Amino acid sequence: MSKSTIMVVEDDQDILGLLAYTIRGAGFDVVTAADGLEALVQARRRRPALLVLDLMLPGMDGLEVCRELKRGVETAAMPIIMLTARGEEIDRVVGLELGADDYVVKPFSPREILLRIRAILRRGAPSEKPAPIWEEEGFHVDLEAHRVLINGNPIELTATEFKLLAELIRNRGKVQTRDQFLDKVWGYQFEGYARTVDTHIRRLRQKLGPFADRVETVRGVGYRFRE
Amino acid sequence: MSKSTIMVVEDDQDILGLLAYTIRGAGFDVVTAADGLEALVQARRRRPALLVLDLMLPGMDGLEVCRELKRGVETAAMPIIMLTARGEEIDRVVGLELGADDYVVKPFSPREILLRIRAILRRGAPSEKPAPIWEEEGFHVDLEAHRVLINGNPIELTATEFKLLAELIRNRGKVQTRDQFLDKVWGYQFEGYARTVDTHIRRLRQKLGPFADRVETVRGVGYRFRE
DNA sequence: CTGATTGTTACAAAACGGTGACACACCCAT
DNA sequence: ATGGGTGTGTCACCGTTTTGTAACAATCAG
Repeated sequence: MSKSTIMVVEDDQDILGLLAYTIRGAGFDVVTAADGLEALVQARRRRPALLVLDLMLPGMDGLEVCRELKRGVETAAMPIIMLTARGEEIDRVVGLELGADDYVVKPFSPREILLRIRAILRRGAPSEKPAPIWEEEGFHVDLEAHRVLINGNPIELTATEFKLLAELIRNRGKVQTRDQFLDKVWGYQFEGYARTVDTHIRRLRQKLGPFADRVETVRGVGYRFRE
Repeated sequence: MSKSTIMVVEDDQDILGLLAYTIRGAGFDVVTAADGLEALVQARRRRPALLVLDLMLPGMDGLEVCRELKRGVETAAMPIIMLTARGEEIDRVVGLELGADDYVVKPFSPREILLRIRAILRRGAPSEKPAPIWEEEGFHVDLEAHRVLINGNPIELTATEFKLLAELIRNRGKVQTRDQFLDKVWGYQFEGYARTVDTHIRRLRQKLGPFADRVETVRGVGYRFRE
């Protein structure tokens, strides 16, 4: 399992340093930003697994950052922990309305932040959709159970193959490039050749047997799941 | 469809406010209570569609409230989501299983609570409540009685093993990651190695003897209880 | 036909999970 | 207090599976 990246946004250098040190010490990669605009740019580019976001920021404040991120498709699911000072109850609540996953009131202990980060990451991004399943005559995919049935018989997919299939089905009908697959299935920190995807596509097709043709090649572009 | 009423019982004002706001924001009516006795009175009078109940409460604690409600004919079917923090508390909820429909470990994210509320309300018929018991030829698990029988003979499980088995059975069919098990069985404050789960799975399998294969390994992901 | 793109195969390295051993903290009876 | 028994978390080791890559074959488009 590769390291998760946590992004910390805080204008107070002391607190920022403390947070970065603590979180890094717990084995995460840390990216920092000191104001809202930088936070937005970095968050979109680096795709951190989680954001620790101060409410009070120079320029664009935490709420706006939160709102902007929730608006973007790619960043909407990014969990956010808000840092608030006491007495900002209204602000805090509004922040949560905008999709923050949790909040911590200052002054906080580094340990507390870590616990929340871990708790949220463990659960993974709660999916808004109930148990996404692909179901057609003789071909059954259950993402929650992590199971694939073909003509009633379970077939064994490795973790990567399953993630790849899930990604294909989630975007059924749409072509995705190899790089997109690398990003979503392997993670954005993966440094390898794009042709790796080809190999896994092949293995997947092989195991899908009669349904191999659902995974279509779009020459010059990438792959697509046929609806 | 008229708004459902959700009742939130929690003595910490911050958390209560947060919950109330979040749930209200999702389009439910919210009633709150800060201690066990008030909770009982309000629950009987207002008949909420669902109860979010903290385990630790001043005076009468969450379990007692739960027990009382289950006793009353009018309130017995009321779904309850328990909030727990520490490992020992998880013990009590899982062990006694006094009719709570689900439980969430603190710290939780507002989004998570909402998902569970929706999930339970969607189930509608209380008959679809997850059965507290696993029963098959020669293999009998009674979560309430905290007892496991194999071919009629009781087998001795330690507290951790039982909680682990309970968690597996509660989510039978679904894969859960090691981290998720740590969260639900050990509690969020546990700071240890994820492979600890492996060891307990092994001990559990050992004791399950002929039914060891009910606990399936999903390589690269986690574990799953076979239906 | 030809260059580019994709499919196929083989293989070594890495990742993963099972297992036994062990240290430690408890608890309880001595 | 002492000592054995029990439950628990961690570690190191090992066989197996998985995975990324390279090299080669097949296919496609122009």
